[in-house]
Amino acid sequence: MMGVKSAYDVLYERGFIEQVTDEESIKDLLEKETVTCYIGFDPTAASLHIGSLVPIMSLVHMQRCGHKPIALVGGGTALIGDPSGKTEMRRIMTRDEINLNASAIKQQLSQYLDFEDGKAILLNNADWLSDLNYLEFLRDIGCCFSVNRMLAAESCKMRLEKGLNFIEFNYMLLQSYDFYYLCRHYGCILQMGGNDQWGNIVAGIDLTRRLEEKKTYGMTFPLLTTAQGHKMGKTEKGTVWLDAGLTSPYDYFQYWINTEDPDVLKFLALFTLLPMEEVKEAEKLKDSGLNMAKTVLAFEATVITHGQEAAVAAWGAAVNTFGLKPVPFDLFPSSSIPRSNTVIDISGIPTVERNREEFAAGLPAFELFHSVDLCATRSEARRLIQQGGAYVNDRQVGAFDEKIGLADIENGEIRLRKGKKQHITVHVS
RNA sequence: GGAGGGGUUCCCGAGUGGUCAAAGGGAGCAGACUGUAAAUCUGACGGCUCAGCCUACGGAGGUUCGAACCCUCCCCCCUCCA
Repeated sequence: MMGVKSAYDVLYERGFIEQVTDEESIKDLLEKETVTCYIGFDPTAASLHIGSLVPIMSLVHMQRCGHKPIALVGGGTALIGDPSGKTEMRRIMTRDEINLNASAIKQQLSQYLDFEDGKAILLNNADWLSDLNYLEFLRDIGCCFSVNRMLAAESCKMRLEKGLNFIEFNYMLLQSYDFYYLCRHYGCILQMGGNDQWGNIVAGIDLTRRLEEKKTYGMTFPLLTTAQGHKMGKTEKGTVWLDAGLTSPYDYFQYWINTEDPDVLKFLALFTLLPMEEVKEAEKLKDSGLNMAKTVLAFEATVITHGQEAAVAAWGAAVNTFGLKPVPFDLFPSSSIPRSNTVIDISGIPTVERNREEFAAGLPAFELFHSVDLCATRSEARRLIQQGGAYVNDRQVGAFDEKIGLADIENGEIRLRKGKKQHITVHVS
């Protein structure tokens, strides 16, 4: 029996930690005290996406280890826009847009964190930033910042080449102020974030020390890219959102199961809650055997975001269309993935509803593929069919205008496929 | 405010009066090979009522038989100077 792991150990062994400001002290604190920590989330969209999952999971681990996470929705800072790590300024958003997004994101975060009884806190920095008085802010806060140092910051450099305007340049002060505010009012002493936030975090620590004479800490996470060098959470279809309405659980599952080989272990550690001992076991898998680890990764990740039921449905759909091998009981024993393929729920396959009349006269295949959203345009559908990538009930479509009619309906449905991976079932009633 | 440089299809980036839906690369799509991986190779890659037509080269006008390319005005970005 090994000793109880501290939050630091957990985060460290799972690959969350890129940099920390004072390793020894942080380790110590996380072992001995209940630490209040915070991470900011930008409400620049109505949903968070996979890119925010590392921070979210870090808070989950903090909470599981008995610490108190603050999830801060940046309703105020989003009005400004963080220049860190970006090559150009982003669109200035309206207050209404941001408020709308902020409340959606609040909702979403409760999926991962337990906000009951103050075990975690959800805040919006618009609540205190909106009321700041410019002159006072400049005098009290602005004086603590050295422009020389800000310009030297790595996060600034990229923008210095392309241009950086004053509004964005101010972002660091606001984020620093957040940290100070949270420290003062909520006893928050640790700020975490992606590694591109290092500059902002360190600035916040400095500010808090000056204003509160309190020592605070910072921790950053690696900025993940896939082994291919792609940003996490971006695919052909665009961003992989955490919202089921934006990215279906099935697509979410598919995103994870398509993980590249070299990323599997890393992702299991970061994006599932499986014990590390089990994750390490997966090292022994190789070649196609890795696919089982990918299945478990996809399943567990989907459970965390969409719940067990949706995960089972997505898994069932995958089993049905790709013939997954069952995962043996001794592999990832902690996983709740179904271990047998005998009873599968295939409700996870994306479907669309259609009326029988539409098929009475026969519908040209390219129109069907387009109307069902498998192809963005009719031209694309023609191209797809002409290149032999379109299938109706597993039969390759020969001509782009081949008529799909009543004869193609099997058990009340028509199965459409684009290439190898994209399936849609048309329910005809 | 002054001087200069620039805005091209999803992105980067060539083109500088017709043969330009616009080179090249990347991304994404399909095919082959595979393990729903990677790498590699092949093909297509603005839209449509698809051998034709329509829309596109920051915006609005103009010159011309004809403009992404020339002229005018406007907008935006960058650099240097103030």
